[in-house]
Amino acid sequence: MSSIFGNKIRVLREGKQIPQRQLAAELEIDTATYCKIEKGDRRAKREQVKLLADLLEVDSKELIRLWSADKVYDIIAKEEEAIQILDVVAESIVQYKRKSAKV
Amino acid sequence: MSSIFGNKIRVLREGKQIPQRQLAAELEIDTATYCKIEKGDRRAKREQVKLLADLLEVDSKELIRLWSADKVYDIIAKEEEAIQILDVVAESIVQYKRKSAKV
DNA sequence: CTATGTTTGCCATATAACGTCAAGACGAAT
DNA sequence: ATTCGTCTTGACGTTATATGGCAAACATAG
Repeated sequence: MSSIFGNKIRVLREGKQIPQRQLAAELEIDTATYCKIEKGDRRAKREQVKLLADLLEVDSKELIRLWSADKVYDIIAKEEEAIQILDVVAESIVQYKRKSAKV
Repeated sequence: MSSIFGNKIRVLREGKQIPQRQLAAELEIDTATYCKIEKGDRRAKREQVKLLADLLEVDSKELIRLWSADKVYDIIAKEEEAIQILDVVAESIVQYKRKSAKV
């Protein structure tokens, strides 16, 4: 039960020598909850991800990327054709963007 | 509110000239629910997808792929960096497979 | 042993997804 | 215009899942 996002913020936090307690306080959540987020058995809210990016001084886009990736991973990891699924998604996103571009 | 999966099964069903009512009966759900699945505002259960593949005589893997893709799409479509997220996921899946392969 | 930091299990609650019913809409046939 | 079969929609209660906090356990350093 680990997550890309959780591992990332843990590394960042440890690099900065900040205790979980402190970040938890900033996010206004219990340290237990924060701990679970790092361990990957709770998911941070989108807003909290942004906040964490600020606190840990990293690009929020990067964290959002990892955070989203975890969610996607949970869905497809159990499927045989995980990679092919990503292809389908990529294709439909491209198509969507084409439409938007035409406007 | 449309979905890749829903559109697909609708096309297949119409191709076979089967009424929703009939498929709904096979899936043991209300026609309203079935209708929503086709329209993409309810999600079929994994088991139902397999059943539908049988009934519509298509490869279940294909339907599972589309069905999963919808779920993934919902998560990342709203994100700016949708495609990059897929890259992160793909990477972590590859890594996972490497580990499995070593065993 | 104590203090600080981290982790876990459990529970109450909030949030989201589900399925059905009832009513409405649409089209074709009469 | 009415009827029939099919499809669609909204509202509602139900069920499933996710979330947050508490309290206690665990770990490590001093």
